[in-house]
Amino acid sequence: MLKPILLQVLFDKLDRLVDLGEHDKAALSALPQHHKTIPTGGYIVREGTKPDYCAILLQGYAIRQKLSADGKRQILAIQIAGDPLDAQHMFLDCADHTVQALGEARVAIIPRHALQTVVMSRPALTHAFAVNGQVDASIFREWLLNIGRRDARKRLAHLFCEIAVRLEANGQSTTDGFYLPMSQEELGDATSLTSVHVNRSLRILEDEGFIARNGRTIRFPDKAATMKMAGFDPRYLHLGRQSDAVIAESVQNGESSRGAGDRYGRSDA
Amino acid sequence: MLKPILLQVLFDKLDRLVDLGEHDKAALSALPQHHKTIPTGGYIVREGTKPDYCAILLQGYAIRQKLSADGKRQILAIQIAGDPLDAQHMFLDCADHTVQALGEARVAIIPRHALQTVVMSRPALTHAFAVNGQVDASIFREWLLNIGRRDARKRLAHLFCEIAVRLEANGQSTTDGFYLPMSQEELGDATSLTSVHVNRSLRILEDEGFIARNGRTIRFPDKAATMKMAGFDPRYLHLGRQSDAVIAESVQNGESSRGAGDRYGRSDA
DNA sequence: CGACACATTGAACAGCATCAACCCAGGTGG
DNA sequence: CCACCTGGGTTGATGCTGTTCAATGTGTCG
Repeated sequence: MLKPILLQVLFDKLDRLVDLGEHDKAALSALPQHHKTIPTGGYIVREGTKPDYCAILLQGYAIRQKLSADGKRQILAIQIAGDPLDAQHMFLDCADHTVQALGEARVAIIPRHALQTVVMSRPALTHAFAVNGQVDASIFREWLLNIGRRDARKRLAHLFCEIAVRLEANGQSTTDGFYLPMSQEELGDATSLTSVHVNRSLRILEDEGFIARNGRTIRFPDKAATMKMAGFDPRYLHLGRQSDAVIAESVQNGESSRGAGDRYGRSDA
Repeated sequence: MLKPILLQVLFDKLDRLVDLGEHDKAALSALPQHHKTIPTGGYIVREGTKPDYCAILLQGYAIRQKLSADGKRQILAIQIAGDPLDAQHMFLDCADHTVQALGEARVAIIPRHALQTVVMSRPALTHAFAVNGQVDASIFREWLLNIGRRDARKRLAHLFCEIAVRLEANGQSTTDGFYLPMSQEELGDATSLTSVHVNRSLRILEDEGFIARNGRTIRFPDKAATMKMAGFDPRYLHLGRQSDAVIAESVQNGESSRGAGDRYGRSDA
């Protein structure tokens, strides 16, 4: 299998985050790689192992997940085309969660050590992967808020908003809705709900006009309204380019605050 | 204020994760820094801002938190001495969550740009901060599982286990229990429960002999039993030293799996 | 002492889970 | 070509876990 420029979708994503030079892209493209199709449900990373390769999602979707001791599944994140699926293994010795294809997916497989060498030897790439990792962490944080503090209806709506916005940001345009190959049970595992309650909540969202469904394709009749209802604020996705060298401007001075009113700052609007 | 070797607690932590040389520590120590005491509840990072400094927690505790649109708070993480509190701002332009002192805390304040320059110019430091960031992300993932899939009793027990183990790992020994300056409402915000239910669940844990309380000091009469009950498996903390250059050994081959039985791998025991 | 923050307890309630049908579309095999 | 099977989606009835509201207890501090 030759090496097509099919990491393009990764470049698109990284380029959006930082200013990547042609040499950096060339260095990535020059890495040994092969592309592979993973069937629905196929494993890409298994918890407890240390893969010697890194996978980049080229097409389709993948999920991160963990199981509790009594076998209940929690989906931790949904990855879309362009997302590195196990960049974390450049830094961690053991996978702490599992990654599986959602629907049929296409991935690029790159030897971990080779990728690590290139990424760590090129400042722009080091930076790009660091930013990517921090954005992932920010998404985990928002999911904690979503699952911990929003009701079923808002949780689902928020999830849909996130995916729609991330797809758009990557230029995987979704003017007329987007296809999301998740069963209602999987939606439940992503939102900590049962499939039964997902079903009912989806119906309510639909009846209220916040979403429209056609099979597993989701559309927003009024996207702004849905975002508002779900408390979705895209800031946590850090979509813009993250400036590298920044001039300091704010000043730290000893704030101290407690008491009822302003105990903590505001979050999403 | 002179520059004491008081980043020692940070070195202890990073040293545990990667092999840090004396020059690396010296470079960090040489950074301009000042130390500061933050009162209970004082802000260290505010959501929506871009601080020009990075704070390292030297003593005490801090929490990360977000608020939902309707004002409900979710605590995202608990930070202990040695933890960088906003290393993420080396890579992100805008704070997506807030960090506050839990009890009185002591922090080292380092200009962000200076820290960034040193960290990015020294491979061992680059690696150390990358590992640290990935471990933080792993903890967020486990919290998603905790909040999403465990009942109140296990959630609280799991939280206590995590803090105990992390304190121990950093040599902040806790042979006889540990002090955790969180109100029951704060415990509720960390576990997505109400303070009332936290109160009742704590009593149950105590009656069952899984924990012992003395004010805000927690002890485990039988730590192994508590860990087992909570489904706590410390792997997600990635406590050991994360090897830098690793020889590849496992081989990726096209696994495909679906169907009822083995749809996904196991998580915590 | 009085104020205040927090812990504790009780009673009523609600959101979501559980259990159990039933339906529907698509694929398979006789 | 149809009978059957299977994996979802849908719906109803019922109940539990955790919430809400509210009152009372308790330790600390000015």
